Amino acid sequence: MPDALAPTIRILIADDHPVVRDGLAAMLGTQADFEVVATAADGQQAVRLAAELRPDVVLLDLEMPELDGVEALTRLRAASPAVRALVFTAFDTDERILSAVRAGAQGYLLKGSPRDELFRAIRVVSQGGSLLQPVVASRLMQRMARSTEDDGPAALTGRQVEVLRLLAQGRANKEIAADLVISERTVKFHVSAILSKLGAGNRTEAVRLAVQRGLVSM
Amino acid sequence: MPDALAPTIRILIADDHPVVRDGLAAMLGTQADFEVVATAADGQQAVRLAAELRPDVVLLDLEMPELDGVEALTRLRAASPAVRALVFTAFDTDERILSAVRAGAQGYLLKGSPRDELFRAIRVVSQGGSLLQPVVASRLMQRMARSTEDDGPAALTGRQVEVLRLLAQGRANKEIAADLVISERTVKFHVSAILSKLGAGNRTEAVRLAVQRGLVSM
DNA sequence: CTTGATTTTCGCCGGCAGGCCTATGCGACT
DNA sequence: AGTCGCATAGGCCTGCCGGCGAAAATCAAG
Repeated sequence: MPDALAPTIRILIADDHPVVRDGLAAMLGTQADFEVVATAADGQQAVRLAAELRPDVVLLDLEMPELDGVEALTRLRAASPAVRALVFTAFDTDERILSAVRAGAQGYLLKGSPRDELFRAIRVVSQGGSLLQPVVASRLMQRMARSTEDDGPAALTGRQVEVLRLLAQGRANKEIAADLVISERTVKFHVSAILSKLGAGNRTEAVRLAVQRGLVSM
Repeated sequence: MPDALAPTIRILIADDHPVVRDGLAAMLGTQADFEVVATAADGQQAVRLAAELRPDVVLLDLEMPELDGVEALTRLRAASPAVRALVFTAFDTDERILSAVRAGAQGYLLKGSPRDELFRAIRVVSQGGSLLQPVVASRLMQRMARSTEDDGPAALTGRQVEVLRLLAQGRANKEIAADLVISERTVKFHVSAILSKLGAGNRTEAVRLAVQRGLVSM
């Protein structure tokens, strides 16, 4: 590849696994037009290094210590708008993909993607394009299709999310009421609303759906 | 290192992520006494290649398609007893560690371990030693301490695990009864046993605990 | 200030969940 | 043969869950 057209793509790698960092560095090193300028082990490092080195593309894992991937992505793009982000993660829940794209990711690749796909994605993204894996794209489509406008079906209110979290802990209505300092009857109301919005038949199913959709974690 | 004492350690890598495979290969390639003889993308390949190539050490991820890591490990050690297995995974739930060790793993390392630790582990394991990460070891200790003899507190029977899986789906007793073709009353019996063994106060908490301990997944 | 959405609360009530006691086949181990 | 663990199942009973209808308080927007 001629230098004039492709003056090497400068890449920053952010992943908390040393193996993945080194693996990506080694893998990307085989491509003449790629140059790994730095690696970060957590979100804070990633944001700092991106602002400092101004890479063309940031390869970003979503699961990172210190600073969550989505949060890191938000700050990174705020501080360095020119930098293009390619999320590279093992997770494929709807909500995670959606939040990553909302936070300004140009691409979303799953770990486990073949070499070539990764290389292609980096080149596409560096040139200003955006790329989602077929699997990822279809999930996103489903999501979009389900929402007429913007919020979607699972637009839980703040209070409902609070209740949902305690629900996921396996707490009883009475306990939740005590925790939130509200009446048990109110808790029941919120639980009903949650069941309805998530399309669940009971609290346990609601927790399952919520976890699957990335609304809460365990 | 003298050849007589260390005639290169022959290594087989099994991981479904291309990045991790290449990363490990590249990383291990920097060490003079290591030789990566092959890489496998799933459990079946791993078992086959191990039997064929007789490596000294198998680096094994637990999350793999086609054949689960633990299952692969069991078959691998049955077919090739001389091969020593080093589990290298992102998961750190008690049950997974325990089942891996039970299946015959000589070592258990978490992805995210620094280079040197991985190198050291491979050398130790290849020489017949066994090695657990401090984090992993302490978890295992807790587990052992909790069990007077061998089975532990959460020794669920086969039927109970079946019920637990459906429980985790959010199914009602009546539905579970229909699924398993038994009476609702019997389902209640199993659920009670599960609650008691897991130390849960209700089914939702049981699911949470089960997921946390790696007994079931979502 | 009025309108409308959200959050909070109440009572009533049918149904499911889960504890307790008991009992019967079945296979494994002694 | 006896024993032990497991799966199955019944009845009884308390309490929690979740749906239905109604309404007051809060707050952002018109």
